[in-house]
Amino acid sequence: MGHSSVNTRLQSAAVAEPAPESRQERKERTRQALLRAALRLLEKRSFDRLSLRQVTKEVGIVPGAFYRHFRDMDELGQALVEESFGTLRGMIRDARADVPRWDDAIKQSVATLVDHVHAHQSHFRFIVRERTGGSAVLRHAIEDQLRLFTEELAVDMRAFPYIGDWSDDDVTMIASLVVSTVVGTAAALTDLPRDRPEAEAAIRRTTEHQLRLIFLGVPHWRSR
Amino acid sequence: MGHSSVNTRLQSAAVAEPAPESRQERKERTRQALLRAALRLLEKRSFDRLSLRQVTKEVGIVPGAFYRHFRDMDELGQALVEESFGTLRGMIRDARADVPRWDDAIKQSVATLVDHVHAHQSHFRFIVRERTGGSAVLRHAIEDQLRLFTEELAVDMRAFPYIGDWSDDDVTMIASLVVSTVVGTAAALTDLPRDRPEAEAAIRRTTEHQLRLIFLGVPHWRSR
DNA sequence: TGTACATCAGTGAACGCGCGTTCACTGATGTAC
DNA sequence: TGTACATCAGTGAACGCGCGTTCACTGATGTAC
Repeated sequence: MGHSSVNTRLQSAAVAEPAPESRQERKERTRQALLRAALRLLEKRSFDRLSLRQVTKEVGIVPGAFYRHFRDMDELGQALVEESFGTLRGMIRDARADVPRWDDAIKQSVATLVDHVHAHQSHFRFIVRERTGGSAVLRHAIEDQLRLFTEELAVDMRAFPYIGDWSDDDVTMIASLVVSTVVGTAAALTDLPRDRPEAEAAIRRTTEHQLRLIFLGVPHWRSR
Repeated sequence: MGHSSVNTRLQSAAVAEPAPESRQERKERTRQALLRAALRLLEKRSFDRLSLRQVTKEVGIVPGAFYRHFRDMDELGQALVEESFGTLRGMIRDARADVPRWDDAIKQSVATLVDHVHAHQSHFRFIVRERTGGSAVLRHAIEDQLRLFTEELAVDMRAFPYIGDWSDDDVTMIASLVVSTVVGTAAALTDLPRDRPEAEAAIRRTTEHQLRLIFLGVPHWRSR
């Protein structure tokens, strides 16, 4: 008995004309289920220890069916990298949407960061862990995305006081300093025991101060 | 035929009175061989993918013999954490040994860092990778050591101009900013393709600039 | 609208493999007398 | 110094298990006429 026959039975039993899903839509739904299952299991183990069989079992399909959706686990991992950086870019869009005053900009950006890490724990944890993880494919995919991300931040930072006149190298330098600080914060937040608000507040404050210290140096930077 | 009988034969064949190793010394030598083998294999895979059988095979003993030395792989991993942080502390000792002038202190510290990462690639890579790796035991062992290390650096930094007057929290804040910057540098260096001197020089320069920018802010920091 | 055929997501069984762990053993080293 | 016994690092075989991958299959969905 196939999965689809189950679905059909459920559909005919439903009252409210339950959407006549096409084969394509159904396939996409299983693909999404595989990605969700993987992300869920990654809360407990690293990608290295995550097996194809665990993922298919979590979804409720047979191991061989995996190959209808991905060539191997690395391909699934790459899909998760893309998805996770989509989330990260969403965060940047949110952060850009509301930047009112200058001194509070740091506080506000850090708040946005903390909120997003909370709302998308699994994506951030995945990036932080697999950035230095065992799969070279994922490591390099993440490193590439992080480099792109740093460059985008560099472009944004050109608009900041003083920095507009800096050399490209110097702007990239400060952008990557900010990125590595923020990645460190995300790492600390995602490894936090379930709900320790006071530890979280401490991390938030430290990050704010670190960014503030970095930007205090900006007016005094002399590019050589 | 046991390993020790092989050793004995080799010894009696040797000319120069080849050291009458005690049973205890021999055991210690095997333990060290296991650690060396693990570190060597960790250049190619993560600790998560490193199996007890691979390590014993690399050493040339039978899998079961592993248990004469470690309870499980995590215990071997913890020994590697201690060893790796021993290396790190050696680096700090070296760095402290020669700090002549102030402006060059950054350049010189970064040079010491780069040299040590080169000389002890496998230790640094191990720390960087397993800091966010799949084994919670190792992750927390490394996080603890890194926290200790940050506090030691904070004590050192009290001697720096201005910082002497800062609050404990603020000194820890800047120390951890320096540590996370330096960890980022170590990560970049250990993941570098074999011998790319120009990429390495770029990383070195960026790190120097980042630290310089951080310290530029120091005189203007107002603890609140 | 009805029929015959093609497509293909998911099934279920099988495979060989490397894994961690156990256990009775061997034989060199160490110790007591 | 010589002998009898204890220790214990390493052996070798066995175990059950989860793994990735393969393959012929089923039956619902899609398409051509």
